[in-house]
Amino acid sequence: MELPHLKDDPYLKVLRPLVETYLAFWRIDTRHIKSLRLTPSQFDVIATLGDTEGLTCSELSAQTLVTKGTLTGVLDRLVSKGLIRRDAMKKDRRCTKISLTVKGDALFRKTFTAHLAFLRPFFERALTPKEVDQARALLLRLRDSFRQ
Amino acid sequence: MELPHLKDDPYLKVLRPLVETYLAFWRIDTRHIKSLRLTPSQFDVIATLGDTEGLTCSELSAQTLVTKGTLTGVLDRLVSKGLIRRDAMKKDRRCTKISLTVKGDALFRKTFTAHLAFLRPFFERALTPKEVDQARALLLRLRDSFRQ
DNA sequence: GAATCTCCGTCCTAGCACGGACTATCCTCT
DNA sequence: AGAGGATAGTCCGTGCTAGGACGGAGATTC
Repeated sequence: MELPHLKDDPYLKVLRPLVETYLAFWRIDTRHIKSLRLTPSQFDVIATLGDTEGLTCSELSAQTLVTKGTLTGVLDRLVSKGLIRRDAMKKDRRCTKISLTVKGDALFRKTFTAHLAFLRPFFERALTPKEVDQARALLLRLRDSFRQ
Repeated sequence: MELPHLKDDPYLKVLRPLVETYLAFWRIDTRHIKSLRLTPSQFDVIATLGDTEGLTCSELSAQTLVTKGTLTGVLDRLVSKGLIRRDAMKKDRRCTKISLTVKGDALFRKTFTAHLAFLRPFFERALTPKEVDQARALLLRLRDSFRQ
């Protein structure tokens, strides 16, 4: 997507590192999640549903990286795995309440903290806590610029 | 994928900003590319082929974010748009040389620099050149940690 | 030369991506 | 109450994704 001379541009030379870092993270993240027999999107949904009383599809879609249209299929597969359930809401019959089943909650408890513990060393090894704060601040500024 | 208490973890609190920043970038990037009637992968391939004498599928796959298996389909669509061509190589008949057609090269010239110019202000607005260097350094350290 | 190893590009499966179209429901305003 | 508009979830089309299976082709070894 980018040619060599990007490295010399005072502004764009952070573009490729951003993409590469995310991608390197993503590969590690995905590989570990796969060993749990889940896909990244499925894990995202499970983790977001954990410790809640249930969420609607819109809420789920807003809090995860899964868009509304994609969510339907992801939820279908999670239902067929017996990890979540869809219940009609009495208050608003347009909404569906998505929540973890007992089996889904058990999976959440078992895997969520384990996954974070798996990820932490990668950050710990690369950055000091102070540098984490720096990186975080810079990234958030960049993020907001893109969200404008 | 992450719950609120990640914000307090001295190491993991950079995780979500990384993901969100990449995603915010990705959306802007994709939207602009789409206005050129290309998909991100297609643009990636065109940009990588630009100013070369042609590359094999393996080389293309290594230099882009498109894996070998996915490449076949992406190239198919680019051929049918008349932007690239596949030629057999005499030296090694296992290989195929992929190169831009005249039409593809014209598109490359027109869109590549335009796209970079489109992206630059987002970085310019968010960070000073010095901060770009900082961010770049931190990201590369993180990237290498994930690549281990 | 024959067996083996490695590499190349294609094809396949299951799953996910987005945006737009669609129906049902709810809300607001007159 | 009835009209208009907003919102919820689903479905669809096109395309991308990783990973693995496959057959053709070169390289290496004996």
